Amino acid sequence: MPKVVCVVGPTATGKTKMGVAIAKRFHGEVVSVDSMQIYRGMTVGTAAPTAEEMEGIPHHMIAVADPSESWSVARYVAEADRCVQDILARGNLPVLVGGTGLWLDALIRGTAFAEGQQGSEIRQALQKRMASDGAAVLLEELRQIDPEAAARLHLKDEKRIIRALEVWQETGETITAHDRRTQETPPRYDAVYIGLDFADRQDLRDRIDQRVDKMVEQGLLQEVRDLLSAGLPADATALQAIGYKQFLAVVRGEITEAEAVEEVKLRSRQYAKRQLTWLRRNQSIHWLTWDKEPDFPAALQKATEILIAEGLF
RNA sequence: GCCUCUGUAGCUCAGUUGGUAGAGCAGCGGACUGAAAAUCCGCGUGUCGUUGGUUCGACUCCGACCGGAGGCA
Repeated sequence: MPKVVCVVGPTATGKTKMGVAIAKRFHGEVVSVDSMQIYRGMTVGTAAPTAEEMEGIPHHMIAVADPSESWSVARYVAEADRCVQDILARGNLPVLVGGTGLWLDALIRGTAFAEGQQGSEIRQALQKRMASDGAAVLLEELRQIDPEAAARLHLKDEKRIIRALEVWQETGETITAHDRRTQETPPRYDAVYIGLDFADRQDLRDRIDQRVDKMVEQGLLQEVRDLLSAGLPADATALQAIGYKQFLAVVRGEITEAEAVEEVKLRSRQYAKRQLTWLRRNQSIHWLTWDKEPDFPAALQKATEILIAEGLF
């Protein structure tokens, strides 16, 4: 099983920098695992690496999608896996860097997702029924075909109720059976995880605040304006990104810029918390924790030792 | 200086005729298999400004004091 390195952690902990440093040291190429950095024209608000920050290391899966098309995990895994395969074929080390937990896990495991498309007839029909008949009816319907899924889904979790019914209608297999089957297939890659985090949650929060202020200075508002003037529909997935969503409201005159900044900081730290929840269940992450001020050289030294101990060179 | 209003969770506030308190937001924890920076679930964290008094019992009633807002001088 090919070895890959994964640099994970909540937002604003220095994953980008660490990824580049590891790639330099181990002859690697970076594959971004970020559900928003895939879209073009969203550099500032997603803190996507600039050319200088890349330091000559090839980066993949950044700015590869048009913001008006909405990508999904499945689409990402398909495209990103091709990148990983190419890197391996070149004899280089894939360094997967990013904060989108589901996408990373799916890429490592090679998850085969069941059929289903955003905007498909089946999904749209289900969404309509959700609106007209209500979640209780659909959940009961799901109970008839897949009692296990119905039992674990909450009545309010409409998105997943729809998806479960969709998988059944698309494939004739229940989502429970599908998930079980895919879980049994062995992972595609042997991943070595380096995790970055602050020892004190407050320090992470401060770092996030600083970063948001910086994004605003660097022109987040203008970036949103550019996206809109390029004809991006306001309901695009890309505009669900933290920062973009709030500054869209500023452009529309619904909130002030100061309000937007506070909201972006709030959403960002809540996002960071969810990222940590996701990562916590992965017991094989080698965590490097920052004190108030990150000591990057020391962390890189440690990361290097860990990776060598894991058999990389 | 006088008058009125006000002080309850980190914040904004609710609290019925006295029986030691609860919402929203924040925060914390969790879930997550084609929207995942999305979506969803769970948890109240409190010398009820302080201090006397009335009462079996006070966040609730009375006094004084302290802080805040407004009004009259």
